Amino acid sequence: MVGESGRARRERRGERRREEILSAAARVFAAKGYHGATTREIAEAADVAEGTIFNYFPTKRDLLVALFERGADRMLAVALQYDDALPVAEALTDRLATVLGFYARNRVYIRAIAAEAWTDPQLLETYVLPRLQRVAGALSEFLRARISAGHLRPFDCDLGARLLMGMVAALMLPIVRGTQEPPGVAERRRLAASVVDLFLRGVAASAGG
Amino acid sequence: MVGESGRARRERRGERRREEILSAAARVFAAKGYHGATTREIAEAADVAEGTIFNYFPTKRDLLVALFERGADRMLAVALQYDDALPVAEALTDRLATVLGFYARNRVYIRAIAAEAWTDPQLLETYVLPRLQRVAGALSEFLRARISAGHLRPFDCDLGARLLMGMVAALMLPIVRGTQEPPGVAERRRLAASVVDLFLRGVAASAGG
Amino acid sequence: MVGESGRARRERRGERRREEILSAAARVFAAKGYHGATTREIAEAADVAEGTIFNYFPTKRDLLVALFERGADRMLAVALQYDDALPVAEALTDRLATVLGFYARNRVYIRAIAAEAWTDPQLLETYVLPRLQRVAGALSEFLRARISAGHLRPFDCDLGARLLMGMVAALMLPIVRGTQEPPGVAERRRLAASVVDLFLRGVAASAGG
Amino acid sequence: MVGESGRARRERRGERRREEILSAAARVFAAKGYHGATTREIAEAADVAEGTIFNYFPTKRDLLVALFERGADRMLAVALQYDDALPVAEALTDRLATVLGFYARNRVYIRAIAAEAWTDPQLLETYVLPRLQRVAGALSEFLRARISAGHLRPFDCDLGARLLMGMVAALMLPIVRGTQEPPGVAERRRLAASVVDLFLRGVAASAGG
DNA sequence: CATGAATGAGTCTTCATTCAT
DNA sequence: GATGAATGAAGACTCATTCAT
Repeated sequence: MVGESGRARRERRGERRREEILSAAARVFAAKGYHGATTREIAEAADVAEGTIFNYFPTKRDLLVALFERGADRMLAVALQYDDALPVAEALTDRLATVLGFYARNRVYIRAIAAEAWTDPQLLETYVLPRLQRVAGALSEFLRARISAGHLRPFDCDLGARLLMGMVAALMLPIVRGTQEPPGVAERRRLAASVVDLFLRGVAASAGG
Repeated sequence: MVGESGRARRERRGERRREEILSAAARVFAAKGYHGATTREIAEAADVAEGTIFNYFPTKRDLLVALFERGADRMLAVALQYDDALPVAEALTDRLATVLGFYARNRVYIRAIAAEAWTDPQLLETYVLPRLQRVAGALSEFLRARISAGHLRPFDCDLGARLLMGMVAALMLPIVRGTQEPPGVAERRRLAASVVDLFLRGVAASAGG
Repeated sequence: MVGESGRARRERRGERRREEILSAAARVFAAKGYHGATTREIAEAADVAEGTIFNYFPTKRDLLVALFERGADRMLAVALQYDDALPVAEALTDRLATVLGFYARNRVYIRAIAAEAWTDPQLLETYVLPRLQRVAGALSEFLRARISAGHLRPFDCDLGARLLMGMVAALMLPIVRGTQEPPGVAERRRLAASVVDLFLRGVAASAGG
Repeated sequence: MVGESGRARRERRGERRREEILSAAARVFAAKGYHGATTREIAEAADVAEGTIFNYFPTKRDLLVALFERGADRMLAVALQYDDALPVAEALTDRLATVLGFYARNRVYIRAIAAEAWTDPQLLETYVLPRLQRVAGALSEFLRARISAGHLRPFDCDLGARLLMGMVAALMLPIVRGTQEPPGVAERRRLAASVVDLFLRGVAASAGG
């Protein structure tokens, strides 16, 4: 029964080490930006020697890439599924509240990678744009289905999806940026509901605008 | 009696040179990010010697700061004035179309500074946040006034302003980022109108959700 | 059980490396002056990479400061103790010969730092003046005691101390500067004796002027 | 009678300009050292444009050389002539007091060039050493003559001359360095007399030491 | 001759990456 | 695998010097 011991245990320890380093990198990147962060600082934050980082990630940039990889698909899992059984308002509110929760929990990661995604076309095209398009596509699809079902009036669904995503982003910006405390679950639901309400009813006075 | 002899001419040339360098910096920052850009590249882009840059800007960072300063107040001029004489829809559409135009024309500058505004708290707090707050405040004020006038139903105007700004940002993001061509004036007006329409009427079917 | 495993050995090597760099710096400073010396030259003289210097000294100036620190207290140890049991002439000769020896052995260091001490008020005030004052004070004290004991006629001891130090400096200047070979131990003793003889007896003919 | 006007006046004006620049350079070198001084600072201190300096001195270093040249021979004029008609004590005191006066008046120049003379072998060998040797030689000669005349007991005159010069240097160091106020004429005479007194009589108690 | 903007070689310093232990 | 000292390429910035005006 020496069984898993040797190799497996070592592998798990290695995996844990890798995670520690990556999460240390996220914290340091979030605080100082990718360029402002030094591998020495990351090593200190991860409580390992500087050289150890390079046993797990060939270059500093690979830390960034790994953060993108890790984050990208987590987001998809959260942002794609709409519940077709629920009324529009609730289905949307549900999804938005969940997305807000994702942002809130991962705000450090997101802060860490956002500036680089902006600057680095390679990262943008490989990791960010495809995901955003899938998220937008799913949302657009949902809206289209609800129009067909008569739950929504006809409108440009692609544009609508983009605008909804913009609204969510606007809400999360200060939280991700760190200038505002992350909202609790109830607050998130309330925010999501407000957005959905506005999106559905508009703000015009009863009889038009 | 040569007219504006020496001094004045030289000063104007200096001013022009300063502008050339600054605009070269904007282009290089936009392309490679602040950290990715070297002073040598900027000098090449401006077609001057590396040292010349430092005759006009004490440090590389001052190039960035100058870009922020130049951009910040231009934006305010554009985003603050709402026409109280027009109907809500038109007043908003007007403003939004103008803002979209500003983004489109200044997309290179904005691309250049955005990543650093995200990363650098000093720049964020000095240049970006105050302006965003004033823009949001003016919009919020406008909405509040229109509620009082009975043109809009009562709702949380601060939130509404934020969401509107988020929608505009969502529209401009790909253009500023350079992944999409800037829209012409007609297209901008159409986009603005769509946003305003959605904002005012909502997307719900008939008169409910 | 390899004894003083890893850590200790590495620390000692680091200490040695530090010394190598510092002594290389002293040689280059002595040859070209602080400003004339480049970190590249120092690195070459120490046979390390340029960056290695900065693992041991945060800035080039810290090399200079370290040289001052190292030299300053060594000098005090040598210049302060007078033997009260000996006759004046011998006590003084002893001390002077020892000081000459110190200068001769440390001439490279002294040459390295002298110009900067002259130029840099911070270094002068922190390292040089306090030590010179202590040396002068001790010498002055010694003279005063010997006057009380009747071994010397009454005179201004502070002035006398200063003049004695000037004489010693005058002797060592060409040696420190490198335009003259350093004297051996016998020669140093002879020089010291000559200075003391002149200082005690004067040069006037017979018993007057 | 347009006489001297043209060329001569211009030449005199040029000469004056040259002097202004040189004296500005001396002040700035004295304050910051040769390397610490920039041509821009010198230009400001001389109230001319930076380029103007180079109309008078081909390189920055030539400013330094000019300072050496100007100073060197002035010193010789002062330090060489001994009055053979006076008693030893008075002849020496006279000379020393005059030299002290020279140091005091020219302390800024001397401070400016001292560090560089120390560092730069070329300057040292061309300007400083030859002059020092001539000064020492003259002093030595004077002493030798007075020994022959029976005014002084026989001793090593070269050594004696060097020691005397060391004593004078020791007195002037703090004044040249700027840490002590320059002495007035009376004080200088008193100091010179003290030095000479000590040099002639020594400090031993009446009957030996 | 005076001016001062332009020049670019030369410096110190940083930091990702390597590798001997 | 872990360590951290060594490496050296690369970058921001300085400043003596030039030269068009």
